[in-house]
Amino acid sequence: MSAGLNLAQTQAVHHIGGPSLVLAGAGSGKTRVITHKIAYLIEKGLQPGRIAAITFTNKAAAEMRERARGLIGKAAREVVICTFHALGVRMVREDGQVLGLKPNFSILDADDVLSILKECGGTTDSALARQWQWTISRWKNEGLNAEQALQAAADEAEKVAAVVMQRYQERLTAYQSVDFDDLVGLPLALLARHPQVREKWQARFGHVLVDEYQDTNATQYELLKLLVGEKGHFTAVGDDDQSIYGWRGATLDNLKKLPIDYPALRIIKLEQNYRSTSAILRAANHVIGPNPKLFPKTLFSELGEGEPVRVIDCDSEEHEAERVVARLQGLRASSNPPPEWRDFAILYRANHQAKPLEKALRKAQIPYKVSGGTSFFDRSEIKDLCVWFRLWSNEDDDPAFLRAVAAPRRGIGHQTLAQLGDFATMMRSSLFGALFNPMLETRLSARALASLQEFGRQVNDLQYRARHALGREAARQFLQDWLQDIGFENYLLDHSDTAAQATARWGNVQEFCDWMAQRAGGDADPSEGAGGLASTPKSLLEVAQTIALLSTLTEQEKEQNVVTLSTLHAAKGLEWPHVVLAGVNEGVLPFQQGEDSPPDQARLEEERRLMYVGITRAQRTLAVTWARRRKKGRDWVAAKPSRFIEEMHLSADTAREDPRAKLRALREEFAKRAQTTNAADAP
DNA sequence: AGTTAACTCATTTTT
DNA sequence: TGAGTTAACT
Repeated sequence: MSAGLNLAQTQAVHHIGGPSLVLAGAGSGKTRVITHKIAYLIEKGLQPGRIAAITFTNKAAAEMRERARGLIGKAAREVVICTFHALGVRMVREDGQVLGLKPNFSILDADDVLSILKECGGTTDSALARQWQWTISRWKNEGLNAEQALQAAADEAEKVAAVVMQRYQERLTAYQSVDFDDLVGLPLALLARHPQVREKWQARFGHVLVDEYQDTNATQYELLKLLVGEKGHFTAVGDDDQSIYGWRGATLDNLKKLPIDYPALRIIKLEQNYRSTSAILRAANHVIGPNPKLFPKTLFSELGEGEPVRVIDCDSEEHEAERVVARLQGLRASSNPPPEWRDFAILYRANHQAKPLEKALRKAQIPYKVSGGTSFFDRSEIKDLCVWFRLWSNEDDDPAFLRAVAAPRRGIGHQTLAQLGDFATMMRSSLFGALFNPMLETRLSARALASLQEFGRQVNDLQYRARHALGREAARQFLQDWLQDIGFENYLLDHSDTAAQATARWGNVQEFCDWMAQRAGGDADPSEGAGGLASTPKSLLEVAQTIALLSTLTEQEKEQNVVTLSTLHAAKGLEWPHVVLAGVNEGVLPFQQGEDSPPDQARLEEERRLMYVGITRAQRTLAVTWARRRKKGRDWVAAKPSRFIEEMHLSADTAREDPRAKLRALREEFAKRAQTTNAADAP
C-alpha cells in the first residue's frame, strides 16, 4: 500500500495506533497521504464505514472520494468522506431530538438569516444586519450562546447584537431551523451534554482524518476532540503556512493545542514538494520566511530550477490586464507543445480585480471562467423551488412559506401576510399551521382567506405526491407536474428582463429537475450529505434535504479548456502549470483598510500566507504583476509594489538575461514613456 | 405593484 | 467608477 510514497508520507500513513499531525507543505502530497491512509486502515482490518475523512469543501470531499476509489475501489463508497457541516447534519438529524429539534429541521442559508436578523433587530439596514450576522457567527464559532455573548459583548453595538441573537435563536427554534454555524455547534452540544450519544458516535468511528486542519475553528476543534475520545485515533493534516481563514474564525491555536491535549501526538512533516520548480519554491520560502514558525519546515523540490519568476510592472490596472493577456499568448506561442488554456490561472486578492482582466481576455477572445460567482443554488429561480421542499419537510419553516407563497404570484399581498403573521404569532403557530385554523376567518377577507387556503391545499397535495414519487421516472414526472401546477414557466417569462434571460433561467430549472430526478433514482454521488449509505432510491424530500450544503450541482467541476480567474482564497488546494498573480500592490495584497490603518501584525502574517498560497499554486511558471497607479473611487492614486515582491528575493533571478527579455524591456520602456506622458495629463 | 431616480459603498467566503 | 439597494413616484 505504500507504493510510490516517500519516507515521510509512509510514516504518516503507517501511524495508526494513536493521534498524528501531518504538516503537509504545499504540494507535498497530502491528499495522497489521506487516501493511502484510508486504504492502509482498511488493509489493517478497519471497516471502511468506520473511517471518516473530513474536509472543508464538497469539492475536496468529491476529489478525495474519487482518489480513494482509485485505490480501494467500491469500498470507497462506505467510507464517510464529507465536510464538517455534512457530518454535523447527519449527527443532528439522527440525534437532535434530545436538543428539541425535529429530524426534518431546515437549514437556513445566509439570505434567510439576514432577513430574520432584520426582523429581530427591527431594522431594514442590511449593513447593520450583516454586522450582526458576522458577530453572531463569530460568537457561535467560539462556542458562545446568546447569554454568554451578552456577557462577552465588548461595546454597545455588540450588546445590541447579543440581544438580537437571543431573539434570533428563539426564531430558529420556532422555525425548527438551524444556520450553518449550528451544524458544528449543535453536534458539539450533542456530544458534550449527552454521554450516551457521545459514546455512540465515538464507537462509530475507528479513525478520523481531517483535511486542511489549519482551517478549523474553536468549535470544530472541540467537536473533533469529542468525536475521537481519549484514545485520539485521528490524523490531522494541514499546513500552518496556508492558514488564510482567520477572518472566518479559523485559529492556529488548534495546531498549538494539539501536542498539549494529546501528549502521544506523532508529528510528521512532509517537506518534499512535487508540484513546483525550485525557482518558484524559493520565492515561496522567502516570502513565508519572515512569519514566526510554529513548526519550522523547509520545502524542497527535485523538479529542477525552471523558469525564473517574473515581475511585471504596469502602468494601470487596464495595462496590467493587457500585459497578463500578452503573457498568456506569449507562453502559448513560445512553448512546445503549447499549453492549453486550462493550464493558466490568474489569481488576485479581491473579486473586483477580475473585471479589467475579464475585459482584456474577452477582447483577446481567450476563453475563461471566473471561479466563485453566484452558486447554482443561490440563483433566485432555484431558491424559489427549493423552499417548497423545505416547506414539505418542515411546515414550521416560515421563511420557506413566505418565499413559496410569493414566488409565482398568487394575489396574496403584504397586507394579507402581515395579518396571517399576527394571527400565527398570537396562536403560537407557524404560518402554515395557522392557515386552516377556523379563527382565521375573523381576521381576513373571504377572498384573501380563500387564496391562502388554496395555496395551503396545493402545498399539501404536492407534498403527498412528492413523497410517493419514488424512482427516477416517477420523480421526473412529479417535478414536471409540479412546475406545471404552480405555473412556474410563465412566472419566469413574466419576471425576467429579457427573453434570453427567461430561457436561461428555465434551463437552470430543468437542470435542477434532472439532477433531483437522478438523485431520487439512487444515482447519488455519496460524497455529500449522507455519505456512505447511498444507492437506495430516495424520496425527493430526502434528496432535497442535502442541497442546503451544496453550491454546485456536480462537485466535479467540468473540465473546460479555459483560463481560470480566481481569488487567492478560492485557489487554495488547486494548481496550474502557469500562474499569474495580479495586482500585487502594497495595500492590495497586504490588504490595507484605509490609508491610516495600523499595520496589524497578525493581519500581515495572514496576508503573507495568502501570498505564499498564491505562489505555491504554480507548477512551472509564475509571474507577479503590479500597477503604478490604481483607481480609487473616482480618482487615480499612485501605487507601490507589494512588499512581498521584495521579499521574494528575485534579484538574482531577474538579473539573469534571456535574449528576448532585452527586446521586451526596450519595448516596455517605450510603452512606459508613452503612458507616463498620458499620466502626466491626468491630475 | 412596478418603475425610475437618487444614493451609498466598495476584503477574503465555504458551508 | 458602477453595481446594487432603497425611497419615492406613477
